[in-house]
Amino acid sequence: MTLVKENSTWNFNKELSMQACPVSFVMNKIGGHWKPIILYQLMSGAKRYSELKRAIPTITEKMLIQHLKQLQADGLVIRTAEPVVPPHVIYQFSPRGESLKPVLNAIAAWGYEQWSSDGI
Amino acid sequence: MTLVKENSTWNFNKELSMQACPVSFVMNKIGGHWKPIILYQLMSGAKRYSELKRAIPTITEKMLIQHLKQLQADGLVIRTAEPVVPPHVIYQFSPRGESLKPVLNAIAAWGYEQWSSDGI
DNA sequence: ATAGCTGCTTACTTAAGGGTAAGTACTTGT
DNA sequence: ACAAGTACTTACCCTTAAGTAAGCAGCTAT
Repeated sequence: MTLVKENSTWNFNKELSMQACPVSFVMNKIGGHWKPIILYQLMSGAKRYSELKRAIPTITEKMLIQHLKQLQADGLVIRTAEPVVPPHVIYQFSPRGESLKPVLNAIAAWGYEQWSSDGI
Repeated sequence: MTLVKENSTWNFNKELSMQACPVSFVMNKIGGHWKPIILYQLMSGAKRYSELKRAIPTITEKMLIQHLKQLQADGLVIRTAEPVVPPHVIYQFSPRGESLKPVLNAIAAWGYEQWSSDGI
């Protein structure tokens, strides 16, 4: 995983923000370019790695696996691997991830509204 | 403002995502490192530039003004300047920004919940 | 007259995130 | 023997976001 300089100003600010602003805290878990897209896909149910890849054609394998791992580390998704060949791995929301669904739906609903009311 | 290469892969993907995923669309408006923090401050009412600066001690003026401008451009905040010396400029939610409040509250609520249930 | 307040702007540097492309392990189908 | 499928991993580079530091305009209080 990308290594991060422990004492960079940026890291310091990030920590501070996460402690001071609950919205920042959440953005750190579900924000960024790819996480919303992955989470959105998982909202319709468990998916295997290759399904996600196909569902999000523009994502690279590196990004997909990197963010899945992060979501796992944050306790939002669960990875289940069946020891068969070829491998069969599924990703799905954990209970904590499930509790995010209403939030994601609220976000998406606002997005749809704005989107239709002013074009892209 | 920062100029952006029109045809970069990243830009292309970003456009695609915003069209395909409503959550991404919203993240592009309110995500990133500083926007959530600024929006959170504005939720408690109109603030002048210097108040925001003091309320968010670790933000640089460059970041503050840059994101305020972006939020303005996205129609989420309104800037009002009184032509006095020293200048007096206030920033507040537009009606569209107001409509975001429930969403931000939902996000914050989830954040608080998670935060208390597993430490930072 | 000089420092201070306010709300910015600019030029430059660094750090983080993302993209490209290749490789790995292990088995089934041909 | 070799291609194909699955789920990754790795090394390297480029783009974008953020940080640093300085300056400006215009008035006011010392």
